Amino acid sequence: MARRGDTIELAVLGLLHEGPMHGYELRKRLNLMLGWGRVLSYGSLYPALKKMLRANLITEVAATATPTSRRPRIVYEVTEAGNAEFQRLMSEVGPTAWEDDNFDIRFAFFSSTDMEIRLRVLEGRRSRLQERLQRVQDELERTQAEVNRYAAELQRHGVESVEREVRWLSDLIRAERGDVTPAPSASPPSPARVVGGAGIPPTHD
Amino acid sequence: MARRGDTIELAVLGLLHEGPMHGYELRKRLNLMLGWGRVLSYGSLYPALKKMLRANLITEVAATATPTSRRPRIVYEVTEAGNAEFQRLMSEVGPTAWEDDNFDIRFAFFSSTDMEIRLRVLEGRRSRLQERLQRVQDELERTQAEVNRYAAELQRHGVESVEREVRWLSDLIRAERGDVTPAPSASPPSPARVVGGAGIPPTHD
DNA sequence: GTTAGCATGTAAGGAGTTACATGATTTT
DNA sequence: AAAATCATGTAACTCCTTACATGCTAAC
Repeated sequence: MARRGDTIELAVLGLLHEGPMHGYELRKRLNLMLGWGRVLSYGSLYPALKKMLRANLITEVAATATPTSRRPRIVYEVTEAGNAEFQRLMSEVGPTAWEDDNFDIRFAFFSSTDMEIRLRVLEGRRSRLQERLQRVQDELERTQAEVNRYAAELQRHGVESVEREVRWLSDLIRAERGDVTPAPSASPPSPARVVGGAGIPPTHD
Repeated sequence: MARRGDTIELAVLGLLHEGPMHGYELRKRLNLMLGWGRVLSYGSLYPALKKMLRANLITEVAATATPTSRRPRIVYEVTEAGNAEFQRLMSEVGPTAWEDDNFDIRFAFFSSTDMEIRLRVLEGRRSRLQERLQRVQDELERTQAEVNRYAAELQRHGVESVEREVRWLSDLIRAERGDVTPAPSASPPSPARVVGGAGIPPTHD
């Protein structure tokens, strides 16, 4: 089962899945990817890499020798076992998949999964958020008595944000469902809808 | 200095500031207040309360005896020292005040602080978010090469969310300056902005 | 030549979760 | 009578951050 701490592991496997990399770069990419919350420190990345080495999920490879410099940097690569583990973790649908942090990571690597899984994760995430919303709104109705202005404003803003998130997920789900058949002709962006990258055709990379 | 773990302490002091309460209820209110992220467990709340008791920030008081039931529940109350500490923590402007978690707590208890502090915290928070935005966008321009669709969509959504947050803060700051009660984005088209000669000199952003 | 950033690590410790343990009270 | 939920706690454990330690390389 995917415990909480497997987040780094999944992230590392996912990034290395796109090509070999050394620790320092790994950390930068990770922080860019999840940089909205806490920042990953070396103190957790390097030990995690060591652990993954021991578990045989990744291996060290010779650093690409740039003509001029041969600085000691350790480049990592996923093993076959590592790829299998990555697939396994990505295929896990269940609570752990749609918790805040885990969801982001999974989403970022969606290209490496089946649409079926994607849909299940997106829908799970949406349900989770809707539950929260419901719970908070129930609670507010019962307890609304003595909340101060600022606390109330914080609540309001929170609810609004989550509702936004739900809409985002709904758009993505619709996009996944609608793009089942690959359209050969580049579809001209028909609606003026803001969905941004709405399309997201299922690219198998 | 306010270390990370003072978050619970501040929250407890803030809630008790509004009236005595027992642990169980404290936890519920806290989770409702910050319930968007992690949920506070008894395993951290009760030890925190004990610690605060020892530090003399709170005291036990006799449970309000509901006619029918006299269930053993321990009601806490802030001491004078506790209130002093609360004021001290709330007045602390600085990085710790505008980190994600700390900001929310502080904001929720804004009613208990001066407008000057409020403005400083709001502006600090906004700067922080803008820095992040800048950093990410710089990074994206340099590294934009090989990001996959989903990772890109996640980025886009993240940026949009933070931009929203910045607008929210700007509205709040404007409201504080104009001495308007905070009801920013949700408010119907307000007739005219109150353009008072606000006492606070417009701190340049 | 010196500052800034690249690059890798370790040790100690903090903060909070999980799981365990217990029992009273209200609701169905 | 059972189930839910109120109510309080403790112990072990996990994950991660902070701070320390080291040295290379690019740019100014």
